[in-house]
Amino acid sequence: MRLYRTHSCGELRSADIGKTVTLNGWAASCRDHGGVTFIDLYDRWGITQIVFDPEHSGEMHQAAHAVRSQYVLAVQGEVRRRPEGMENEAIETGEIDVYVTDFELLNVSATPPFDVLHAGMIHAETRLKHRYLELRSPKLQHAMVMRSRAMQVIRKNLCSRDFLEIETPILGRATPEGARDYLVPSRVNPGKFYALPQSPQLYKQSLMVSGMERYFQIAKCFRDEDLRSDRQPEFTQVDIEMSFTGKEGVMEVTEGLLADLMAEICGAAVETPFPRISFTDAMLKYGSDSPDMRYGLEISDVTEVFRDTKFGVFKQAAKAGGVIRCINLKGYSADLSRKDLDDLTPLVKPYRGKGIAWIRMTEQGPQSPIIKFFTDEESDHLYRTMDAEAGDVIIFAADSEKIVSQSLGALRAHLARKLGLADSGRYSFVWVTDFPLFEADESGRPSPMHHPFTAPAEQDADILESDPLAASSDAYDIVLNGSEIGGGSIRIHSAEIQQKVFSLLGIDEQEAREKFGFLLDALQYGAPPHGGIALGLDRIMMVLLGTDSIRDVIAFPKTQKASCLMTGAPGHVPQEQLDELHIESFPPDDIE
RNA sequence: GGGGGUGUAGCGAAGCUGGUUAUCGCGCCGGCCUGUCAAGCCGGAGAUCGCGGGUUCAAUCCCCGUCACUCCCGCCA
Repeated sequence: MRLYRTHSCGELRSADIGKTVTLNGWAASCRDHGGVTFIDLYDRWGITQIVFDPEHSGEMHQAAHAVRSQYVLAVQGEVRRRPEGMENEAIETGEIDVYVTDFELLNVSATPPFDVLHAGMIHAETRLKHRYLELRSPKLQHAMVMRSRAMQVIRKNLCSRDFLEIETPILGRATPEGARDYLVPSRVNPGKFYALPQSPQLYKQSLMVSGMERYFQIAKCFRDEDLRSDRQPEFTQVDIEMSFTGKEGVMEVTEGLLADLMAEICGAAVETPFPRISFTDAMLKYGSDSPDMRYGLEISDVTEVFRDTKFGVFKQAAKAGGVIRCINLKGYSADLSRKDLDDLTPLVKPYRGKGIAWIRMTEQGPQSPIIKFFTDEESDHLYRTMDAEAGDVIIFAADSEKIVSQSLGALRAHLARKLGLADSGRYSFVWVTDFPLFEADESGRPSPMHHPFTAPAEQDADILESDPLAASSDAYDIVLNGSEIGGGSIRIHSAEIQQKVFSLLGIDEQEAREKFGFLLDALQYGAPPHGGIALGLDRIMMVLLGTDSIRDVIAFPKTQKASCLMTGAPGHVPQEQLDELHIESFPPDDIE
């Protein structure tokens, strides 16, 4: 290589006219007019039109004929003002072009499998196989730039508050609770395995015992669970832990960090403190533990209105201990056709909802397939409760509380999308608080809602043993535009209480000793009160970049089957490698 | 583990109540062209219709299975 860049492809303006510059980059489109040839040269910073003129560029012009899309070029030339009327407003450098005087073909390119600059609508399979090319696209380059900036802001913000960035091991120990672990066999310890961390939880608590006081880490975490559009098997958490603080302290730090992030990354001013809602209220009013607060459409419980109704569906639900809830779409009657309403039914099926009912309020009175089953008193009571008037549509679900809640939560989100209620330029944070400490698993036994190190709320310390399922915790989730972007809690710092919680969870003393002995020990050596939070960096970036797929914010994401189409991971390994690790492998085909 | 969607040339799509040369656009290759800007004009190549099996005189199309990608439920302390 002879010609090294003096400028990027994104920075030349009319002020640079007359300068001799050198650009490096990739050829986008090549427009060969036989005489003059135009090539759009781009790099990470932008795109500049370079011109090969037979008179100006001499034999360089011949070489330009051979240039194809994605060839790698270095060009030297003169910055010239474009002829009158030939400016291109679509690009930032559109006032000028570079007249080539020297040229170096740095590399050729095979014909790309897709248009790199417009890689939007290509099947994921093709894009992921050639991820190195897709990453050349403006969309992903932008995502990587923003992600990098976000990480800088996070580091700067937390370091300025005296947090220490401390790395914790990737090779750890399998834990009995939580998600499935990714395991790593130990060569020098035959038959034993490390586990990749689901989060650095136990390390960061240990660091608090160590007196680090304020810790953070931008940590890779691993969970071997099925993927979703917002879930990858390996993902990144902004992991934070603080000593001598309570819920308020952690929330304050988090709010400061997120507000800073919003200001620096998208120039949005976010007000702090963030609003809060209890878990119970969130489930009741929004049918979700991660409510999108950018719009209303609150859910109302009308079970009591129909306690003695003759309408079969409602009657059954109420009788079976379920609930009847509804949403009033105030003034949206005209925006929802009969078909739109009918199309809502399939949306509740995944949650085992049997269907929905609706009432359309019109000037001529209510219209609905179910209204004939209501008494006048029920109708009146309902309309009063729901403040229903002409132009409204009320949508009902009746079933068990869980089904109704999930169904209406999903409908609420769907309708908001359909009616365009969620302002994409708004960043609406909300804390979800007052979680139960435990939830009952299938067999009715307590299982941690958050994780087994979460402290019970102070006022519930005494009911911990008598009525564990009624105890609430000092846990909190942070939600941004309906996306759960983080969660944390105040931790148990007493060995005695930690032991008690383990036993409530059915982890006997011996197992607790074996798996968490170090934690129980550490808690005995002057563990300070402490708590923290983990923020999902990938999800934050999704919201900031307005994308629906977590793959758009990760350089090398996995497919839904957790494989990497570019590298072929996971792959087979030679038998010798397995032998060395004392591993026998039984793929399904070999199982009798 | 379950349910939905997709798979046709390098890419994006059409075709299909089953009919013999599978269509279009982009890209690619060749030619022409001195101001285009995801240039234009002319010509050309390129497809085991994801894979396997079945039904049929005949399958891209119907049936069964399977693989890949994707969305959702379960799962994700």
